[in-house]
Amino acid sequence: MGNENQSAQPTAKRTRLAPEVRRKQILDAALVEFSNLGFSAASMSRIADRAGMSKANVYVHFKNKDDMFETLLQSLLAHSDNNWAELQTASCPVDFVDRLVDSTYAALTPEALAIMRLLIAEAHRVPAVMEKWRVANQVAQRERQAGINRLVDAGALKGGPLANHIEFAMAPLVYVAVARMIMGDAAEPDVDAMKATHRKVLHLLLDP
Amino acid sequence: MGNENQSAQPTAKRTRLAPEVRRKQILDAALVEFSNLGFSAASMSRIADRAGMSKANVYVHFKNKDDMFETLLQSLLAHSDNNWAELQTASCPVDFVDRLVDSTYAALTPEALAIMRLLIAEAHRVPAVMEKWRVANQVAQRERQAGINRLVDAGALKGGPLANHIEFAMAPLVYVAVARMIMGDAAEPDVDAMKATHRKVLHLLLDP
Amino acid sequence: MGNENQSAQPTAKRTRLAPEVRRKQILDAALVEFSNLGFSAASMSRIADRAGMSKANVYVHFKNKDDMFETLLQSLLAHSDNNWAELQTASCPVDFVDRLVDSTYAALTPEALAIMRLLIAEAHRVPAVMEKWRVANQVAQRERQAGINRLVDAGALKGGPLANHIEFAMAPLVYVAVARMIMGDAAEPDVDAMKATHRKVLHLLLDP
Amino acid sequence: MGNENQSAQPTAKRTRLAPEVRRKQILDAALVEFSNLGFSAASMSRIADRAGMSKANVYVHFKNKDDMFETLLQSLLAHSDNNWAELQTASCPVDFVDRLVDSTYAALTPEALAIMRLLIAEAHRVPAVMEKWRVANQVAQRERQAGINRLVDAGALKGGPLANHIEFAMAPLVYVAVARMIMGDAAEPDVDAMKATHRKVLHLLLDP
DNA sequence: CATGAATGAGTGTTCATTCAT
DNA sequence: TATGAATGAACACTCATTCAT
Repeated sequence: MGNENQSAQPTAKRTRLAPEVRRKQILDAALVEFSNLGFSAASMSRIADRAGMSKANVYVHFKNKDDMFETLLQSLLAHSDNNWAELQTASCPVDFVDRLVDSTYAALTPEALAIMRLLIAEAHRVPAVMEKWRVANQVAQRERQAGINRLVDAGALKGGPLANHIEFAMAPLVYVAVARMIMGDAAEPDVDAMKATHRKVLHLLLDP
Repeated sequence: MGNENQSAQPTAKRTRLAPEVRRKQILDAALVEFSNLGFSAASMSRIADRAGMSKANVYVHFKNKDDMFETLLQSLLAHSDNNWAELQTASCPVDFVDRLVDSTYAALTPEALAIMRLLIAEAHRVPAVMEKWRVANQVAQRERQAGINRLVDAGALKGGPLANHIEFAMAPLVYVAVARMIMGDAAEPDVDAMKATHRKVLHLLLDP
Repeated sequence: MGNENQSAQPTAKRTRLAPEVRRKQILDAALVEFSNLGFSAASMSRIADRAGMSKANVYVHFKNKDDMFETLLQSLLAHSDNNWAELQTASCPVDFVDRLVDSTYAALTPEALAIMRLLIAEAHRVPAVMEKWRVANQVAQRERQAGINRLVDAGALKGGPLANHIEFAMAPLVYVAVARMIMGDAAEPDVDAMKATHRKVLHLLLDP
Repeated sequence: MGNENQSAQPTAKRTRLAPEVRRKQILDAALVEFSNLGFSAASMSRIADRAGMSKANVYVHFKNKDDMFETLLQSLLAHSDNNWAELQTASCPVDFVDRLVDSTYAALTPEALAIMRLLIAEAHRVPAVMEKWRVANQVAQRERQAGINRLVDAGALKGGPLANHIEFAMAPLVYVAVARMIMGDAAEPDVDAMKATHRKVLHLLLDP
């Protein structure tokens, strides 16, 4: 829609752009291709086509397919407290659980799921990236936990095993994500039931 | 000629076997190949080699790569109350939660994880298989839930949202599985913590 | 002429032939391609075309370009007491030198030169082949030397440094070969002069 | 971007130099590349890298790869009474043969051999250059021959077919060069034998 | 049932070269 | 003069699949 790529105008040959622009174009195309098809089935030709440039130019900006994939995952994971399992512990004390549940389940968009799928399928290709992400995640988790602890101390939440391990309290999100990845729309009834129970259990164990 | 095939048996050419035997050989080989490499990176040649027969003979028994993959997943999922999320609700009343936790976490072997990964990555290729499996799973879940209900009625377990939705109660298993798929061995500390909290919460909410 | 390769009949698809036949066809094509262009500039596609088969089929019969090249050189050198520096010490005692000179210079055909050039340019790619050939050549040289020694003992040739080292006596052949490789037809006057002097010197030092 | 260039100087961008300097830099790099890899396998990118400038700048100074190669050979052959078969007929009368033999065999350095190999493999690409060189060589040969003739007239050397055709007398050098090109170090025993016989024969036929 | 031979369509990657600045 | 960005054409090689036996 907004982008005029594909095969519209056969004119305008050899448009010269800044490397960051080209890299962005390529990574955008790569995201679509990789998350649709996985690493192996993705094709450098198709990525170049989608990015609206010659295959050879792709190789000017990325050393090879692996390099491109690594860069892509790197950048996806860098901007993703939101994309995957965003347990953003917002401020307000009342309705905390409801807001938590709603926002986290809303984050499971098709795009986020596609990226999670890619991660699961191909993480082994980019161990360095994953390790970096793991460490970053650990830090984020600690911060989230600290936020929860503060709420507990303030009497806004009840203490207990769930409050002590907020990552565990949100684990059903992963179940739901995987259910959708595997079952698609057919998972929705299951997902709704899960979400309802999740809300109920969190209220039960966290509401003061 | 130029390529060396068959590493194992240099003798025994053109052994004629029953179709079911051959199909079994092929599917065994296919399981290894697909779960190691995913659908696209898997190679029919390598599968044939591993199965100890010619590529052409593979095509006598399976129409094509997709057909083979579908058949494989079909058969994997048919024998898999065990393979994936086996929440076998054994009989004994005492220590129920401990047994449940230990047996389900023990089921997350590397092989089971490889198959789960395959499922997540490639389920979209075989929607018919997945639908069938979903229905079968629904039945199995109802049975498990009925088992739990009976235990609750018998006073062996406490009622409540978790007992009413045992699938939800086991959702953290999926989190653990995914963590291992993505992080490999680096996930173990997280996994241990998860398992411990899981046990604690189940005791808290299910022990009478 | 005799072979109907190239692009004559678009019919007759999938002709199935014995592997030795195909390998022969490929090596014939490869000889032309490699000796015309050298290893790097030679193209597998063109070799396949010239051999009248698909590129993929070439790879059924040879593992890769290097394998093909090695096989080609191997087979060329195996049948080449004639091709390169054939110092066949024929039987007759009279006119020995004249026959020797004429036959060896006649062996420097354009084809033989093309192969020599290939050898010089690309020998480093196939050290194993070259070592094998070196050993075989050593044996052949000893036999030739023994033949000469017998002639000397029989009084048919005069002894001396040349008779003791017949390889050296024929070294000017290599000069002539290289001159032709570098200068082409323009080398002919030089070649004629060389040949004449060569004959003169051999008569001078070998005739009894 | 994706590719790392320039291993040496990370600084000093866009240094502007006189054309002759740049051409020299390029030809130096080209000599290494071409004599290591031959014409086809040589890469303009690598030459540019080695010359410490951009690929595009190479094309400012040379029309294309062929042009560059032609220029390179031109310049190599221009300064090469030394490089290839330098039969420098030094002045002193005594030990003439020994000096001749030693100096000419010493000239067969690995570098000289690499250039000879290049010449043999790729001479056909630059017929004009070769023709020019041939003519120049003819002149040089005549001069060498005249020098020999003077020595003969002075009684410092014996007359005869070898003295009349000094080019022929040095032909075994080419044999030795080719042997080394093909066999590498394994040629050394052969080379030593050749050199010894060569010396012996020259003494025999030239010493007065 | 079983196979070796064969292929068209594709893969990722590199090349010599040109354009815009 | 000098360069980074860009490209069409080619590269060696592999793939899933089919045919002839």
